[in-house]
Amino acid sequence: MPSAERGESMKETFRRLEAGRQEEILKAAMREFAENGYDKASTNRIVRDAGMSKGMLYYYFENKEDLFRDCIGYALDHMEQSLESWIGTEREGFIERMARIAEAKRRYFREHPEISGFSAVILLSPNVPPSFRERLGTLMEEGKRKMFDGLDLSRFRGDLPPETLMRLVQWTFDGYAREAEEQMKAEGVNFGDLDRYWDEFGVYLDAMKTIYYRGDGS
Amino acid sequence: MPSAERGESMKETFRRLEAGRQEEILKAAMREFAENGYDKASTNRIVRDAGMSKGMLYYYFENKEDLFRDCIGYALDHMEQSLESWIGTEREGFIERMARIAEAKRRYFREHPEISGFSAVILLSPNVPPSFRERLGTLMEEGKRKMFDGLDLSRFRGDLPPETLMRLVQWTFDGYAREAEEQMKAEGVNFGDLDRYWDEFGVYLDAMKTIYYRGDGS
DNA sequence: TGGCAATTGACCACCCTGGTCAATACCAGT
DNA sequence: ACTGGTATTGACCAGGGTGGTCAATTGCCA
Repeated sequence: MPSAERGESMKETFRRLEAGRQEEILKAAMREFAENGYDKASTNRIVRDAGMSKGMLYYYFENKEDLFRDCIGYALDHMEQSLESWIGTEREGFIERMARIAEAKRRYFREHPEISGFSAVILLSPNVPPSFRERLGTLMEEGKRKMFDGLDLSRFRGDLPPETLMRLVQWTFDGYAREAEEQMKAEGVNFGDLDRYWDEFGVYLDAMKTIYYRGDGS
Repeated sequence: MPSAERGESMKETFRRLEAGRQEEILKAAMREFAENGYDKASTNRIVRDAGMSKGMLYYYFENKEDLFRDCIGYALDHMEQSLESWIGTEREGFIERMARIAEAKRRYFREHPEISGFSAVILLSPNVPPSFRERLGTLMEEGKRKMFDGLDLSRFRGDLPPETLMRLVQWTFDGYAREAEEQMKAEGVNFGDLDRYWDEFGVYLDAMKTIYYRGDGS
């Protein structure tokens, strides 16, 4: 695999920095980009949030766009690396698979909120180099493949095509995630509530199994 | 009902304007507010989009916040008025009810995209007068009431509580709407595609009825 | 013609933008 | 103690956008 070395394209001045400090800076930038998009993101706010002077930013990066590109590279590296450990592609029903993915997403969001928020911006922004677009494309394909690989479709009720049922299940999970997200945004952003919210979902998980799977062991 | 007269609080100069022109101006403003939020919305862009000079804006409105408030008032008036004609509360199953609501939402979104987009901003913005917040609150309560009034819950399968099933159905619809929205945003914003997307949903509607309703006429 | 309403856009002070740079502070090697 | 390179600062720049003002003009009707 000819994957690029981590931080290959960054300026030496930035690479010389302690890894932890690098992350802090990139996180501050990703937060700003996620909140305001590329154009409206302010380098001044970034330096303030990262606790450094204006000069340092342009000592570490050529310009705003260079910083943006480094953020994308960092986010992609991290997501690619994480995807592998996400889902062991075990033989299981689709609902169980979706539940495991939802849990993995939740954990990733809590542990890496900056990357989670920033990843949405990458797609929308016009100034993303094609190479990054490609990497993101394959990343998403890989994700979808892992989502459907090695599923036990025989658990589904037999009177409707599994493809139809899977889309319905997926929409249900998405709709639930959307509601949880809104709830979290409306009240404080305490991550503990997210967990409680997820716990409550157990009831609905069971209901879905009753509804979508066959009742007997045939 | 001591509901306020339409346009009661607006400046006379603006009220003297032809109704159609009033709408054009408010729509331009709502578009800008929806896209950028209150703070980052630009009065310059609004006047350009509305095809008028800077001076006129401040001839019609006291200041930016006044304009914002008038937008909210207009949007609330319109939504309150529309809600009544939305759903005739007929005796029907929950899935049919949700399908009708989704269709009504879709039509409203196509015919009044500015209000649809702007309504989301109202909740988030800090400078919304409490009276408006209250009106929005009752509006949403009314909406929820109409959503569940006069339902025929006996169509649901009997082995799970209807409340559980209803939430699952709601999430499914939300998830689907979310996917359609994203699809529309990713490609061009041609509203025709939205309709085609909805037509395809017929298959899934039938599937949901098979899954959530009782099979026989018992 | 006068008088009032409608309309314009140049103009204001202010703030923020991305980016620069001369001036330092730091520190290892000699 | 001196040197030389690296790290770091923040004042500063021109440019552009901000919400808002206002003297001047136009249009219209009595």
